[in-house]
Amino acid sequence: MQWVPRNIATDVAPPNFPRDSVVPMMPLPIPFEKMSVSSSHSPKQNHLLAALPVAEYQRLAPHLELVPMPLGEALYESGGRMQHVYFPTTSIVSLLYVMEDGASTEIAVVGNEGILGIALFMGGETTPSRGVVLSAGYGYRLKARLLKEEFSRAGPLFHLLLRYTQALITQMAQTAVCNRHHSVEQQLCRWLLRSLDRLSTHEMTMTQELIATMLGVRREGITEAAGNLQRAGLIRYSRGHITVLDRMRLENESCECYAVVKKEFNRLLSDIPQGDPYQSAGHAYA
Amino acid sequence: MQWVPRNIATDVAPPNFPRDSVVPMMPLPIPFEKMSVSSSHSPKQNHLLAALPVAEYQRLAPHLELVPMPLGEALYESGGRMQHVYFPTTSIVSLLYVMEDGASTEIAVVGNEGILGIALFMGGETTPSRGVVLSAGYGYRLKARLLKEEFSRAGPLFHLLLRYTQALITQMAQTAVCNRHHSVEQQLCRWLLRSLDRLSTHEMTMTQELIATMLGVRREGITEAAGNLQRAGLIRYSRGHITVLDRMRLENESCECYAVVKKEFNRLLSDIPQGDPYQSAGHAYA
DNA sequence: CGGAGACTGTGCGCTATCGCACATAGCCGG
DNA sequence: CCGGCTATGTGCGATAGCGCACAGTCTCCG
Repeated sequence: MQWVPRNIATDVAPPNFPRDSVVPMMPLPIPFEKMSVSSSHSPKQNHLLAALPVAEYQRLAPHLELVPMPLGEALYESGGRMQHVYFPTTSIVSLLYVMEDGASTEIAVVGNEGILGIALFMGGETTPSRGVVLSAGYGYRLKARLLKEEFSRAGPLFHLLLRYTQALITQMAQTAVCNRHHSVEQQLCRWLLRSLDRLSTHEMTMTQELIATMLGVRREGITEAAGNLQRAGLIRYSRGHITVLDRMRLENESCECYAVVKKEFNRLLSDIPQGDPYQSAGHAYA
Repeated sequence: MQWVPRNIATDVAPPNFPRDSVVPMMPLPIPFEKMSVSSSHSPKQNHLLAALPVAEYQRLAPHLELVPMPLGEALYESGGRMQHVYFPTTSIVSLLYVMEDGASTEIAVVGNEGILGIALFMGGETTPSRGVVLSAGYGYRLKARLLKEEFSRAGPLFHLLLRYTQALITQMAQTAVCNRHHSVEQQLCRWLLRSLDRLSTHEMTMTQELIATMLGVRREGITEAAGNLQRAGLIRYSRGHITVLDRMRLENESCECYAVVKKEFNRLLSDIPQGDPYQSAGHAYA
């Protein structure tokens, strides 16, 4: 059974991929209305926006539109033209490739450290992947035209976006490596850590089925791997809620891929003022 | 046994990766002196350079330096600072990621359709991968400073490079997908086709050992897959020489990944004058 | 508060790939 | 033309992950 996103974004141009008609819709596991809403929002919760100098930020700020991003929403479809770029703040978005036969693989993940819609400023306009909300939350969006304008000024945002893109490339490359060489359990660790880095809590709301889709493996494979981690006391989970208990050991169990990508993100985006887009590692929770 | 590049490029900054000391050197299967040398060279054999308008081309041309690229040469090391970017003309270069334990995976491939050294203009300066010559030939190099200058003019080269980068991203993403879901034989087909597209002949010089390293699988796995293809009459091979006999059937045996990437390259780089960076598909050789 | 559906657990045979060991065969240099 | 090395072929047990089937169990909605 494929896990497939809702497509409620009016933002999305009509997808011209036949595979879309093949896959069934899935109801939202968590209704949007029940999402926890933090009292205040600010574009600065996104690290790219926060890293902008005052002038640039103020130029963009009036046009940033706060949007809720419910679990499963497709921000864009494979080959679909985007009208906006998205800067997640409390949400996490997965770049998912879905094959002709319905099998899928996550290519990369974007949270509050990044931006969705690189293709707009890279010049291709579209990409052959889907952007699906993996963890419900909020983000800000900006009209494509405005982003391109700001990008073409070749100012701070320009440089920031290029560097971010390079970091994203590293993430994708490492995904390829990881898919080739590492066990499901190692990959699960990497995946959990990567998600954790983009959340403010140690708990996340995602079913094993969902994780399996993202990693492109069987659901049962996740059940087994997650079971091992739980028995070992690294995580606790129950019906779609995963709590990381011992981050340090999780990092030890993970393959090198996590650390490589993390290091590269830090290197490339270290000029981001409020610091590291990632929590410092090695902190264990009892 | 790992296949590992020679590192004769004076271009490469001292690598700081311990793994480098672990892996043994391999003698060049084909001595550089014996490489077939086509009578004339021109930077325009590289599609990116050829796509430049006259003004830009003439600005760069005096600084383009023809360099031989022998099999196994490392144009850059993981984390190493590059002094040049490379525009392959008759060579093919592999972006290879080598893990701590020595296992490796090819992330992407660059031939006469592209450029090596994206990190220079993306702003990161380095990347955690190696650039290794996969198929001996020639290319032109350009000093990093000059490329950056031209890039910062935000002219045609700028746009071309960004689009090319997006195409490269697609290639990497598809590599991740392919590594997850497709059989060694399918991947071999994809790999052969991709190499073929970057050569002017139907024959290539690469051992099964080499291919195995690139795909990140066992050498025996390639032996078996290649044996199947040979028995089926799709290819012929012997001691490091592979001839593609029936391209069309090879495309049929390949997974969708090849076509997806090819299509995306065409879409993104179709403004390249001398046409398609790829041969038209579906042509069978008896 | 009870049923439906979503989520998780488990078992079993199957296949692709791995890791290793060793046999053969083509090529090259002396 | 004869070693020696490189490239390729092959066999075999081990294993990770797949596909399928089905059994619990928790939650939420009516």
